[in-house]
Amino acid sequence: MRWAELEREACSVARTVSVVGDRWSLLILRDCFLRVRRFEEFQARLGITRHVLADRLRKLVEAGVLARVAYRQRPLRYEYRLTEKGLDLNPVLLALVRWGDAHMAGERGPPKLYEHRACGHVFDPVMCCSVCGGAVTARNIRILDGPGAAPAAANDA
Amino acid sequence: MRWAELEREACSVARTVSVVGDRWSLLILRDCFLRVRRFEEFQARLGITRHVLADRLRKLVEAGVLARVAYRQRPLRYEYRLTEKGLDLNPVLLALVRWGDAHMAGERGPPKLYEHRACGHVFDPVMCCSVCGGAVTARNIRILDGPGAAPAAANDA
DNA sequence: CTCTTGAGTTCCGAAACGGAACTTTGCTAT
DNA sequence: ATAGCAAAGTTCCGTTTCGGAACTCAAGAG
Repeated sequence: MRWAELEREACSVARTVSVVGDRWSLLILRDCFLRVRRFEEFQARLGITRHVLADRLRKLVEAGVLARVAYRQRPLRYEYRLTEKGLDLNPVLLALVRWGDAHMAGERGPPKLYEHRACGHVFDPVMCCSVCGGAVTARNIRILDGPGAAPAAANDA
Repeated sequence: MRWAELEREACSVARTVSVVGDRWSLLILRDCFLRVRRFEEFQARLGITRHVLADRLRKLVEAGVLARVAYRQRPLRYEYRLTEKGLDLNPVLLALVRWGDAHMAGERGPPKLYEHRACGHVFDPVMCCSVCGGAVTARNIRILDGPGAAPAAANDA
């Protein structure tokens, strides 16, 4: 299976992975949420090759996750900003952070803390049920076929 | 930067990405949560080459996300099961699903639905604050340096 | 004794990646 | 005026990884 085929699958994980499913895209997005916007700054912070950076930025723009906006005419220069669609990836990044903090942190503790402006406290991001607000874990979920399920079933989720 | 250097960064996203930051690992994990356990079944469902599948399973086992357990002696056969550490990746997968459902779903709707056993309802997974329980979005978070932050600061998150 | 199952390994050509140099446009300091 | 610099890429090349298909190994089944 090739990259391009992924987004055609009847699986939301596969479709999302077709956009952000490589290490560089995820790290670029991490930096976007830290307000990094410019080519040179991504390149310096990430240690990614310019070639690959240009490619990933182009793909993220095509996917509608980032927008390429001119921040200066003459000489014409562009920067990359999260769109609403991109901002919506925040839970994905938070989930990655949470797992890294819990399972891969050094002895010194988590490198970043997150404060919830609404309540003013440093918090852990927790997955909750939109209906009852209770915590959701792997063991208290049941997975059902939805309306967009594959006809005969095969690849899914 | 090479793969191996990622996990040494003072960034929980980078460390997590060093484990699950490629498309196949994420799709394998998706299937794990759907109770797929065997080599042949992964291979058939994913369309991944056997070569790469063997490599990814090995790496996920090394990372402690999956466990390789014999399910039959003579002939000796192994299957792959999520460990506690692996089950803890559930929020990552849910966040990916949620974004795919919201931004990449076909017109027929989401391919899968998730029922919260605790309340019995089909729900959307929402990121919440562990302190106040309120919803967390990109715009109501403030990011602070934590105890494990890089000394002089450079790559972070 | 041949067939089938299951979990891999091997081999090869194609694609993606890492590293470094080069390009382009206009500003800035000499 | 002119040499240097900044920013955002592009080009080139050698290495690594990937996709596809065939092969291996062990044991039970017909």
